[in-house]
Amino acid sequence: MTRASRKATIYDIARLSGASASTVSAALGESWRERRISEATVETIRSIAAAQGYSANMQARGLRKARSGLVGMVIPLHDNRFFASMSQSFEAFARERGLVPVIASSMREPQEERRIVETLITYAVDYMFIAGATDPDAVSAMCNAGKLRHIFVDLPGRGAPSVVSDNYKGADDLTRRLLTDRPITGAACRDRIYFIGGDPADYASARRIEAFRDALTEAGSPPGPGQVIACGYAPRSAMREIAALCNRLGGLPAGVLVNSLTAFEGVLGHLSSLPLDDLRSSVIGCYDYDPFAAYLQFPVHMVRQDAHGLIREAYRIIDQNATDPVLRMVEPEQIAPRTFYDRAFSDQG
Amino acid sequence: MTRASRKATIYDIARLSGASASTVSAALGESWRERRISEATVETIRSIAAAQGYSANMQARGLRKARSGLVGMVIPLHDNRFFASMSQSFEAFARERGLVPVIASSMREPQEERRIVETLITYAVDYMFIAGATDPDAVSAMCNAGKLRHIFVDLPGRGAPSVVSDNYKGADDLTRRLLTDRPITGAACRDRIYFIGGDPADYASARRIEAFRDALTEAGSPPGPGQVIACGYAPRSAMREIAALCNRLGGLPAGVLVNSLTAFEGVLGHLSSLPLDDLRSSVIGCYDYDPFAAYLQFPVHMVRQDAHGLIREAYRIIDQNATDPVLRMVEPEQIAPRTFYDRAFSDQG
DNA sequence: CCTCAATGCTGCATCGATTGTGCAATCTGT
DNA sequence: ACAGATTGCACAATCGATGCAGCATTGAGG
Repeated sequence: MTRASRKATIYDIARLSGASASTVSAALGESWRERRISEATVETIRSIAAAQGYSANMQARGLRKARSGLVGMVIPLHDNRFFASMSQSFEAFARERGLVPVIASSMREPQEERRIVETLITYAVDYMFIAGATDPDAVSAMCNAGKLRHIFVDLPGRGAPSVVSDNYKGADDLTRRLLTDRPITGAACRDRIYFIGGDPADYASARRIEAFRDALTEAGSPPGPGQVIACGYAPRSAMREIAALCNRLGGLPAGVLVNSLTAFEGVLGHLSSLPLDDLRSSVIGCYDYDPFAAYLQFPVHMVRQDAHGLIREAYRIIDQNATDPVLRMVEPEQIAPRTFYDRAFSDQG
Repeated sequence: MTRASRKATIYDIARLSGASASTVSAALGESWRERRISEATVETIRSIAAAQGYSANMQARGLRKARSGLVGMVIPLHDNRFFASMSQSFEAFARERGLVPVIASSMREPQEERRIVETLITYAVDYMFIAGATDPDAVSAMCNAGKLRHIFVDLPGRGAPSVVSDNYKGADDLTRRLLTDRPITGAACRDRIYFIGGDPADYASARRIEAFRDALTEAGSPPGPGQVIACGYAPRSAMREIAALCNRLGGLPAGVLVNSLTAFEGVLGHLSSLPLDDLRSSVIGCYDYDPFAAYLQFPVHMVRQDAHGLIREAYRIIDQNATDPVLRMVEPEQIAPRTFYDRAFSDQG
């Protein structure tokens, strides 16, 4: 920098190199060839820019080009294995494309969701990934009003392309595995498998509940009232509900399908207070995978969603510049109890 | 929007309201009082703006005001409980202040680290949080060159304020708990406690190793060569190392202190292949907490770092506009085996 | 009636980069 | 040697918001 007070601009470089600002701009960018700037000039300008520690002002560039180089993503929360994996992949693919990822968490609150989308629109984000919206159509409407291209991930939207995990298949397979592991022996409540956790208003949960009901029905024992306990995602409420259930039934049911890792944290909080023998007579499944949850004192059947695959497909769609509301499914993976899943993508920590 | 083609600007609002662009700008912002715009005019302009769905262009505003309203944070990776918690808190505090958080992961690569800092400087980020840099001084230098105020979190930097977890105390307490749980009985290798995982070049790991050595020395059995196995954070390498160790010793050592959750994933991958009785004769500790890891088939002593506290303190320091390289310590918390930690801050999933 | 101050607003330059247009200078072909 | 093409660059407008300086208008005081 010539003056230590401010960052160097193209005008500084222009003055130092004797060229004009437009020549500097072209020389530092990609357009110098088509603007017929000689290679010698480009070299000179670039070396001066490097010496001055020049770096472009993205605000100015963005203002002029009406693009920001930012990609936004809304997720429910960071502190969750599945969404954290999505963030990691989202960022990796963004960088591959020279974009800067901006990830915001809505805490599943519709109000936050709207604020985030509005905010990102004011920053002229080039593209928006919506993973976990309580009201996809409203979000689509806002994005359209702001001329913001967007894509839904992990839940379908009517107004834009969507890439979702095959929740029905995942839950269907998981339920069947639980049934196989411990076939339903009688009609008593204790002999049944319970579904716990999640929010029926949430797309993913709804699909899983649907699959759960269908699988049980097909197995000859359609779920009774109270057999699906969608008590949200908070560990605390899951713990309360499983305790109440055990109390009601006079013990653990034949099986439990827990709908999320956070709910499972709560369920575990209760289960760990029970004698181990009780646990061994029950079969436990959890939608979503955690390497530690795979090695508890009792076996746990898990489902690993392909966060990386979801994001990969989403980027593939936007690379094709598609805007039709297509729906792309990505298969989750069943993980047998006591299985060490070696994470291929992000293996640091 | 008057024309559906573009977003409304202050000029559109000016035209529609009959006022000038500068009046519109003042009316929509905070400065209308000191610029003596009448309340009636403000009301008119605001209602028109609302009707047009106007929202400010942050690129233009940022260009003019030389501020962006963005706060950046570099973390090693998203897909990690500790850093994900930091992200969550970082975002919450940012929003409280009306700032937009931009979180980037470096994958612990110095090169990525630099790229990220440079990129965020070009976006005129107002403040930068550095959590996990391989070379803090280099980052400080870059930030200073770009006139970017910054703060170090989870590792100290010489060039700016720092807020770090008390890794020495955390590891000291953990080591003592392991020693108490299973006092060292002899001088044989099998009777020793091993430290596994992490990178000695990493500040946090170095402090923990230091505490581990000191605690053992004070207990009368200074660690021998090969008793500290800093094999990085990858599950795979930790798995390989623990297997090699067990092979070398002819069985599990008296105790293992694992230096991170990801390393613990790998260790667990091996331990789970051993007979349970072997495990029960050993004592296991892990730096960092995971609710599922707390309920494995064998007891695990854990340490929970206060990610929320770290971020809170960091924001407190920048709120005071401090730039001296002060060092603030935040205490981690010891978690006894089989303990259900009810996360107070982020309880969704 | 005239001065001075307060009120309410407008004009214009500015932030830094991009891009369409224009204009010398050099080169090519005849 | 001269029209026409090509090369290499400069000028100026532009993106949207901000804020300084200034200009009418109204009211108060002498």
